[in-house]
Amino acid sequence: MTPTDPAHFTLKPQPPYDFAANANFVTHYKGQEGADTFDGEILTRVLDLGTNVAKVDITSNGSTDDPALNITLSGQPIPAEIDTATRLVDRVVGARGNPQPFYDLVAEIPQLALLPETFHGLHLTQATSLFETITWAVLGQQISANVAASLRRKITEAYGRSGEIDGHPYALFPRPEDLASADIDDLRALGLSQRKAEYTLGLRDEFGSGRITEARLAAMDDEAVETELLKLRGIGPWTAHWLLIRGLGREDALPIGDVALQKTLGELVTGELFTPKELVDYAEQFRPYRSYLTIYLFALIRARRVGAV
DNA sequence: ACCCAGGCATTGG
DNA sequence: CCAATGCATGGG
Repeated sequence: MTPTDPAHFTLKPQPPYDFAANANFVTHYKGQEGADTFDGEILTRVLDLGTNVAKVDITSNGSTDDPALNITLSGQPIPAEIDTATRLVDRVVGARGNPQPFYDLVAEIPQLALLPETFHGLHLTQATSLFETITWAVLGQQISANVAASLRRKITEAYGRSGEIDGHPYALFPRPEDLASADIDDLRALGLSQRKAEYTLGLRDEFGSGRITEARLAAMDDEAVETELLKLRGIGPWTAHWLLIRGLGREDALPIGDVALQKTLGELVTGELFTPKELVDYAEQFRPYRSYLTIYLFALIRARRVGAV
């Protein structure tokens, strides 16, 4: 291997954009979640570039109204992979999109004013892999976020690739092929239920065989994507909508049936837990930007969980 | 010892 | 067609 030769570049997100708001969201206000770590200044993450992996360090070099990000890539990316890295970083930090139309809708609703105030400049940050996002969502169904994180950590340790770049240890969530040898009992031994083990292996086969690809889903409208995903065992409305937001960056999805959203939005608006129907009905006024409502509520939930708000 | 968590498929009326 | 039920584990 040649000595590490970092590549540097700049990224200009769409304003209004606040780097810390986005970095805190992806790390759940804990400084670390999954592959991402954020120390308050540098967001660090290891990316799967296809042939190689590379570490990326991201810092802010701008303001909310004129945002700029400094990107430093290290590891052994070949030139052709720099483009891939750029595209992935763009997704991870939520460079595209614009929350302003959502702010304009919220401006009419005093009970929700704290959302744009507290998280001003938060965008729709995307995961780098659809398989990871959908598997993570299945693991997280019904159970608390902490339990889901624990399951995710175990499956990463057991099956993901790991290593070190510039002294920085990393562990990547497994790709479908990394799970090739896994069977139901292996996954149950990690703490998954029988059902979740079955769903996970089913998704491994669907994504691993190429029957489902990001390119195919990306070409469909929201409704077609949902229809396609609902055919998969283990995928219901909640998971399909979460994948629309986190996996595909769509702006108008709402994870129906999410008890945390029902509780948090209900408490803000009426002081009481919303039913699933009340959540859906109330969210109507935010079309076609319901993903922002979802994300800003999750930001509040995550920040409150660690006492940051 | 409970009960609930950022759901879902299956079953029984 | 709607309501009820089991699921795994970690934190209240």
